[in-house]
Formats: sequence, C-alpha cells, structure tokens
Amino acid sequence: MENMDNTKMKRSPKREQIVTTAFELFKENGFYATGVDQIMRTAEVSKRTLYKYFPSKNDLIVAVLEYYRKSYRDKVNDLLEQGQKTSKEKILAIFDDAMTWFDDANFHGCLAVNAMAEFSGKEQTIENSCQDFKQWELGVIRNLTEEISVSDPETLAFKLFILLEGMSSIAQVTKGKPPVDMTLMANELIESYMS
Amino acid sequence: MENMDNTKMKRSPKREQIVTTAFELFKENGFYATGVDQIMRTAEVSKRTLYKYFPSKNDLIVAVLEYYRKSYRDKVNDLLEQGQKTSKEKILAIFDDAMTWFDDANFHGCLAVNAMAEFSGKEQTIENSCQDFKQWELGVIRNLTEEISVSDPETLAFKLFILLEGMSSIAQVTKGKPPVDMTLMANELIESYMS
DNA sequence: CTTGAAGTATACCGTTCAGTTTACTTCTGG
DNA sequence: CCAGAAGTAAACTGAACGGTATACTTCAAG
Repeated sequence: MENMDNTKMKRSPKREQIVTTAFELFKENGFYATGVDQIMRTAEVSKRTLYKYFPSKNDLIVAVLEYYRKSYRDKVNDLLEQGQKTSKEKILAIFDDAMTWFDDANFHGCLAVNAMAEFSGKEQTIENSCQDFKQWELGVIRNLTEEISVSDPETLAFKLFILLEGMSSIAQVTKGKPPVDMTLMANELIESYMS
Repeated sequence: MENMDNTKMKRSPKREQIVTTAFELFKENGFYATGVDQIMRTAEVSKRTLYKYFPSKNDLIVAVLEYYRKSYRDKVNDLLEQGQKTSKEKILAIFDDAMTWFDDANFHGCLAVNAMAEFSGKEQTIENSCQDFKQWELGVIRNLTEEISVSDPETLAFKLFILLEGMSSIAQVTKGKPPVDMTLMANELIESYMS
C-alpha cells in the first residue's frame, strides 16, 4: 500500500465507489448531515478502507468536489462536441442542459454552492475547491463569448453566468417550473451584444 | 408560564436574545454545525430556558428564519419610504442596498438559501419558511414593476429576481467584488422594458 | 509457497449531539 | 407574605459523531 503510487491509489475501484456514493449522499442530505458510517455502509466498504483512501472526512469532501467538477467538465465537453455548433449554439446548449437539470425533481442545487454554505470561513481546502469550480464555470462561458464577435465578451459572459447561477438558486428553493425560459433569456442576452 | 399567552411568550427578551444569537451563529457557521450548547452559551441563557421557548432545534431554526424575513422586510420598508422615490428608484434602492450587503466581508449568502441546502427534502417546516421568503422577495419586486408602466411587469420582475439571486450566490462563493455593477444592470433591464 | 497488500468485520475511543431532569434562586403581583 | 412564573446551574441520557485498533480473510506476484 505504501509502495502504491498516487495514480494507482486514485484509480482504485473501491476509492471510486466511495467517492460516487459520498457524492450522492452529500448532494441529497448535505455534508454535515451525512455521517461517515452512512457513507461506508451505503458504499459497502469497510471503515478501514475508507480511512485508508481518505484520512479524514474533509479529505473525502474535497475529493467529492473534485469528482463533481470533473463530471460536469466531461459532460460539458460532450455537449460542445456534439454536432457542429457555432459558439453561440454551444452556449445555448449549456443552458438548455442546465434547464433540464434544474427541472429534475431530485435537483438539490450546485454542490459547490451548498458546500460553501456549510464550510465558508471554516475549511480553506473546501472553499478553494468551490471557488475553482465557479471560476472554471465562468471561464467556459467566457471562452465561448470570446469566440463570438461581440462588443464586450467579458461582461456578456458574466451576465450569462449570473443568469445560470440565479436560476439554479431559485430552482433549488422554489422547486417547480419557473415562469421564464432560461435558454431564451440567454439567447436574448447574447443577441443584444451582437448587433 | 403555561398561562402566558403567545404574544407575551413571543416578546420575551430572553426569547429574542436566543433568536438573534442563533441567527448570527447559523449565518456564520451553518445550521448543523451550530450546536444548541453553543447557542445557549453565546446567548447567556440556560438550556432549560432555551427549550422552554423552542421545544426543538428545528423550532428554533424556523423562528430564526421568521426573524430573518421580518428583519429584511423592515429594512426594505424603510428603504422604500426614505425620500420620495419613483417605483423604478425604489427597485434600484433595493439593488443598491443588496450590493453593499454582498460586498461585506462577513457576507455568508441568503440564510434561506443556505437553510434549503441543508434541509431540502428533510424538514418540511423549514422548506416552507424558505419558500415563503423567496416568494415574498419576488412579490416585493413584482409589486414595484407593476407600478411602472411596462410591457410585461411579471417577466421583468422575475428577471430582476434572477439578477439578485445570481449575484448573491456568486458573491457567497467567490467573495471579492464582481466585475459588473448590479444596480446598473438592474437599471438597464428596467429601461429595456419601459421603451 | 509464502509474503504482503487489499480488503472485511467489529469493537472501541473520547467527544459532541439534542434533549431531559433535578434542585435551586430571583422576582413580582395579589 | 407567599404563590407562581422566570430564570440559572449542572448532572445526566442515549445516540451519533469522526476516527482508531485488532483480528481476520482473500488473493496475486516473486
């Protein structure tokens, strides 16, 4: 075990099982409310194994946040590669996908935002993970607005980002369909900058 | 005590002390992470007294959420009454106030959103409190957009609401000044509907 | 064939959790 | 003056918490 390099360690099936299980439980019930025992029972893994891969619960949380970012990154990459889309269409595809996500009855908000609500000012490593995630999210949008010939791609990207975050937050609290079409709003926003 | 009517019970100074203290602690450290013992010690109140006013921690949380709503309601009412403002100026005043709030180094996001992150799908009473808060927030904005002669006050109100929630969520995670002026954005949004 | 890592099962550690109970004080209104 | 409500202090309960320790099995590689 001690001889095992990080690559092997990170790709262990048990480790992945723990991370994906913890991800589901954290998403559904929150971080503090989810105990290590519950994770270990649900993942069908002994406590010893869990603590071999993750020396503390915080380490596991950071790993879950990392997994969350990678998952969403892969999903977005798939989305952007499907068909031949213009940059504008790519942005709209992201918003369309988010809309169906928000509409899911099992939607519990962005995990990074939820983690921030529980650990802000307490665990620097977790804070950093959350901020990295949001920075990356904004970066994806900004890269795309910069590909469109637009007066101020930076500001447009941030407005789109606000739209995404705002709808996510609203969807989390109110549940049920919002009275506006987010993708349509994104489209209007982009076109107002294209003129 | 048993003879005491609800009015007296609710206005007890000890009760208020507990609620305001719990509010600060919940805001700063989250709900699960804040123990009853910590609240009781910080509020300088015995455990017995705390449990007289609030039979369970959940009851206290609901009371704190109620207090949060009332506080913000009073603040907004003050804001709207100061000076003679047009309806548009009133909306902008709300956004301006929110901007300074987000900019506070001690900003921890909307308590209702944070509560939802921890109790969604677990405590119906808490969920209801959060949803009531957001419904009221949207209602305030909608009442004001309806006073402006505008093509679609409902949609405008919701877009302003998205802007507010989005900026709040972003401010909570990223900390530090955003690269856009929220009040200016609100103004642009309103004017685009006034034509 | 044996060594060593990966894994399980389970008991255990001290602490903290929400909540209860007992015994006491302090103050106020009839 | 005394009944009763409001309060404190502190011990206590049982469960859950994060985390450790012990003893065992399984299995692949040298």
